[in-house]
Amino acid sequence: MNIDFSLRKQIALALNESFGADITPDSLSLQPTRKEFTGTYTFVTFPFLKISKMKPEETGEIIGKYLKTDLEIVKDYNVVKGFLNLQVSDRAWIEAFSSIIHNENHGFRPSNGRRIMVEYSSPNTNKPLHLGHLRNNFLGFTVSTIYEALGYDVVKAQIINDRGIHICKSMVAWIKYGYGETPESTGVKGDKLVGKYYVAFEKQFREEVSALVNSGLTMEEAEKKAPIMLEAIEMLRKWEAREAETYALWETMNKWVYRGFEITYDHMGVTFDKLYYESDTYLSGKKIVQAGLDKGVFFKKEDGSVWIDLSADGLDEKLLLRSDGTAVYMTQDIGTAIERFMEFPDLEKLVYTVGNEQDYHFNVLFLILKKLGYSWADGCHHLSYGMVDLPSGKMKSREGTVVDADDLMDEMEQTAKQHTQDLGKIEGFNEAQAAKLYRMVGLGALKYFLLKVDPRKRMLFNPEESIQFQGNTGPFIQYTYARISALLRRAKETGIGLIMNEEASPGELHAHEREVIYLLTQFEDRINEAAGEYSPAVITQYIYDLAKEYNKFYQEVSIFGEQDEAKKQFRVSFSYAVARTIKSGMEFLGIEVPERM
RNA sequence: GGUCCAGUAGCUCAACUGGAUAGAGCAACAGCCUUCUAAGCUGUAGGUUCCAGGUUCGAGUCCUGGCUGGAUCACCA
Repeated sequence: MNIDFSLRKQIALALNESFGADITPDSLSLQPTRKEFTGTYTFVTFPFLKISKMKPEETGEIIGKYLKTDLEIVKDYNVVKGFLNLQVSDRAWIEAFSSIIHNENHGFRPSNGRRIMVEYSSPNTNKPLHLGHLRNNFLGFTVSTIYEALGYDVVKAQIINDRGIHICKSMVAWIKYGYGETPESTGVKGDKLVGKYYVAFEKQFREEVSALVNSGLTMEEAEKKAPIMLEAIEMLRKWEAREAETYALWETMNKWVYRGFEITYDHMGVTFDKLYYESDTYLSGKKIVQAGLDKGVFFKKEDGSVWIDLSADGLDEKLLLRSDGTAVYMTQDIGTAIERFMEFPDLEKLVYTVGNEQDYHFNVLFLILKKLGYSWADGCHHLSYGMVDLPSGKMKSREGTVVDADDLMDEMEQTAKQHTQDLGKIEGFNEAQAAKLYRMVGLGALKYFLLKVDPRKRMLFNPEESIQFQGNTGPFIQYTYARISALLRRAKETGIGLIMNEEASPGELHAHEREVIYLLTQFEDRINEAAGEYSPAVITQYIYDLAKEYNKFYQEVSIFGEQDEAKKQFRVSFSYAVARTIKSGMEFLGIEVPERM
């Protein structure tokens, strides 16, 4: 039974019968009643005064009376100005709860046979992953699991930026200063080792540039003429010519990086179904240029370069092929998008999880695809997210202010360990169990912290203040789950089942119980909302509200002290439903929940 | 300069897509552990929602114009 829908259906009937309107339930919406008023659902009558031709109070009164008389689930109503507040009967709440508790898959829909692809992570291979990548990965992964919960077949993908000048820089520096170092010989994680040489390159490069500037060159000239940069450019040329030695080194160093990344991804708990490598795809899209020219969508300039004019759409001219015939980033993205839709013809959406610094790029990309006549272009979506800033501003690798992903995850676990030990919470845990808990809590805090903010907004991370464990945090939710788990263990010991009988009648509900059931009935709507907005923050907010409300109940209402067996049974069952929902929601976020903490 | 995004309590964030007196957490202060885990709960204090207009029964939310911060506009990726 869907209370929300039943109410809207009846309201539509009331409007139609009382005022001769022609309104469908779907066009109506209910909102939660503000807590200073009595009721759960509120219907705003202001928009319907034109139809009723009455005062707001009278209109609300008529609808309210209609509902109360004809609908069992409406216990009572009250009207304040244009707001009709509806109270739902406990019987209806219990029925609604019953259908939730008996649905093992509450929140998960069966497969719908539809397919989407979500691309995320997509790192460069010249340096380790950092805090920004964490936000990217957690966002992309979470959006994927949310769509999976809705029944979609989700292809989790990343395109690894394994070629280009950046990796050549690391290669040049490794040759010059590496003395044959390898991850094995140094014990350094592969991505860290390669990153070290990238930094070495930049250092040498800066020194050369400033020397050249001192000798009279402009900055621009100096950056082009610095000897080490010339070496990197030469390296790239050799790579493109597939010169054997260069290619072998490139493969070796990338392999180091991948092994390092694997460890990091594994720690993060994110996975991929499909890996694309830029070295395989960087030439794709060149073919499409001719097609675009034939269609008259693109045009060629005298020097042979190919462009598209988007000024009519409020954008600029955009280059698609250089005069020397080589492709640019945009060309490549056009090509790979087309290839993906060829690979998966039933793909309904293609979601790119990429920072908002590339908003313009994706506007242009999608627009070009549309102009080229691909109807699926409408299914492309840029999941654009804001940067993670430090109190000092942007993270700068050159200034050494980058927050490393591995380090941060380790620190979070250390902090979790500290907190747990301070609180003396691990009685009876063996070492492995304790380690597992620290990891759950530390990572949970980190993931929750990064996901609770609306993706579009930039967010601040203050390493000094470190991530909280109280209040609106991952550990708070985990803690709520652990407490309920303790209750459920006790219930099992005393022989109380977790799932109450259909006919069970706990009698009058506590206000907190009603509120929690209301939230439980909202779960699927919120999942839909999160998917539609590509916003895991909708889920974090929901679970937080649920946990918070449950904790109020926990504080005020005794379960095992309850004499009435039906009530006791209901409360156990009710707690179980909350735990299950918390667990599901956290699962979307990639956060595990502990049975004890 | 053009375009896009953001601006809400001291700090970090919400506000169900235009609804009631803008809510949480952190930090501060005051309470609650002999009773299911105090990583919890309750209370106090904290606001000209950047500014100025407009639209309407109603605006943090929509429109216009400013201000501030960020991004972007390369034959870079």
